[in-house]
Amino acid sequence: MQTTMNPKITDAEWEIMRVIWANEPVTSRYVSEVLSEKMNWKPATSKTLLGRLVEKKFVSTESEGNKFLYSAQTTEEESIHQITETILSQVCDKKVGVTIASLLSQAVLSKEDIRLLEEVLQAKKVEALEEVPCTCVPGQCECKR
Amino acid sequence: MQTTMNPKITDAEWEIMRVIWANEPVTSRYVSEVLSEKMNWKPATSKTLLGRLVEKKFVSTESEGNKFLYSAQTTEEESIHQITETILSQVCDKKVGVTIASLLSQAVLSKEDIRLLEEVLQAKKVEALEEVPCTCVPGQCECKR
DNA sequence: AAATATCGTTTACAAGTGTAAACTTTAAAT
DNA sequence: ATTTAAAGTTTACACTTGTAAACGATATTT
Repeated sequence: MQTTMNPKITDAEWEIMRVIWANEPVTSRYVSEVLSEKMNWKPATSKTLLGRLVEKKFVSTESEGNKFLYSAQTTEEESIHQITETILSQVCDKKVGVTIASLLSQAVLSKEDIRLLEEVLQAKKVEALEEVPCTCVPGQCECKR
Repeated sequence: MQTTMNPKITDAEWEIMRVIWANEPVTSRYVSEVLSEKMNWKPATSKTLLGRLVEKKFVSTESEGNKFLYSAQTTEEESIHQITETILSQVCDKKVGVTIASLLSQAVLSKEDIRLLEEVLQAKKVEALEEVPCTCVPGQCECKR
């Protein structure tokens, strides 16, 4: 809306970012090749998206001679954190637990993943509350009733 | 794009859905009141959004005399499932574990939540793989290298 | 040097979103 | 019965997103 809005990585842009994250720094040609395969995008599409990502400052360029090399200005972790944060902000704080539980059940995990998760969970235990307070506006969850 | 595209609940629409889920069935007036508070929306905005949700079949109406009562056609759980699924599809399968771990660390949880999570995790253990196979297109993750 | 391929930039354009005013019909208040 | 208020519907409008062609500047090939 305003001038000072923090932009988001859109779905299509996310496809581009993944190629960058995995191969940084990359040429537009490489990005283009990977995604013409997966997404059936014409080179022009990858170019547009790359351009937008540069505008949004999620990607930077360094000119290598006459061409460009593209690099990410955010890590994949940070970006994933962004989206997960968005999700968590969309449900009542009280429901965050079950939400993660549902996410968990739908995931395919390795033994190593489980180990990691158990560890994190163990750490969480220390700071676990008796009850998570609801911070919803009245009318947007069942808590206040 | 086409006629047979499954629509998504947008951010603004999500605000509406939460009010519906929490108070089903509701009048547009009630929705409007809740969100004029939280979002500073004019009644017209809530009306438009409600209309779009009905179009998209996420909300149904039953006329109560002359006015309408709005009800959800999807549960909150299903809808949350949708978004989480989207997230998981945006990272390499191998990274789903760490992604959830990160989500977990950023959450505020209750002891009861932890208990539930531990339980789910325990169940997951049974079907845990030695290694999660990567299904990414070459070029979109670091696995193939 | 001329022809051609390539890269980045500009322009395009329909559909989706956020936000809301205007209008129409119907109900409630006087 | 009129006036007024409220609910739903239509129209609006700028910005974003997905998808790409057209164009201009280089670089590469012949």
